[in-house]
Amino acid sequence: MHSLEDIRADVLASLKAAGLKETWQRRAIVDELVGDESHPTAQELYERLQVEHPSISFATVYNTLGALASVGCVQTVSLGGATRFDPNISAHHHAICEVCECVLDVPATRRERPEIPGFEVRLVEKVFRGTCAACRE
Amino acid sequence: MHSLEDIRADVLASLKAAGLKETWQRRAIVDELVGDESHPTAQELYERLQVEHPSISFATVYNTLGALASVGCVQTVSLGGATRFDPNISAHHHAICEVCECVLDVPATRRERPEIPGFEVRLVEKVFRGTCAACRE
DNA sequence: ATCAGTGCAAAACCTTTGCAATTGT
DNA sequence: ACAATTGCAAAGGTTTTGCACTGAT
Repeated sequence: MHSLEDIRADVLASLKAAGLKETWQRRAIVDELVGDESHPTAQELYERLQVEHPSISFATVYNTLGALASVGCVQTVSLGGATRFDPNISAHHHAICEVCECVLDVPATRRERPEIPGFEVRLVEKVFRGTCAACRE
Repeated sequence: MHSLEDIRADVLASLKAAGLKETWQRRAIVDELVGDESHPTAQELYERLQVEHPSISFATVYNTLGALASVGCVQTVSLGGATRFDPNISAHHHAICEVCECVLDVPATRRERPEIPGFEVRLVEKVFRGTCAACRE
């Protein structure tokens, strides 16, 4: 059982463990992202942060998200258009609605290790394209 | 058994069937893409075409690829970075090497219809991220 | 004190569009 | 002739970088 506070603390600890400094900007970014299921882009996150922290620059948001991703605290999601960031790092996949572009998490079920001769698979991503419940009326 | 000429003819016929005109630019683009397994971006295709057809504009390449995709003659592949185009329209997935960024086709095996409550799945895409044979040395 | 991080601004890259001239039908 | 397509050029969006200054350690 991990509360959001636990996750937040874990993320900040991971940053520290990687030799990255803890700044109030990074705390704010982590706070904004942890527990967020909307799969925001860097731009969206930046705009949301502007409300409470108008002095944070886009570059800081962008770079911090990259740092979080490289440390493994967030997943990046490339579905066309801008990269989205996902604080859910459990094994899961994504469904994207072709109407409203919303992104849903899809729990991973069976584990797959398909045979691709010579290719060493590190990660399998699945993208389900279709129409979300709301857009089906 | 489809030869490249057959495929080329099919693609041009599909364009015509969709009410799109057959121009020498489109023929050249189709010729360049059919049978290509390298998953080029619009820019890459444009540069390749420059050699034989220096007067083709990037916009024409870009728009034609979009037209081919909307007619269903090519698949678009979003793996981060620029959109790639794949003339292979059979059901298959992709493996991308995290070292050299090459993209390989992976045949689809079983059919999956995971349950996502309320979500109507049209298409499942899988991306295998890892290291290709050449990059493993 | 040191050195990574920040903010700013600009560059680079990718995608898309408007429009006048051209071309397929 | 008509309408779609082209080439150009520019705009819009996304990602990345350089650099002087700030701030965490």
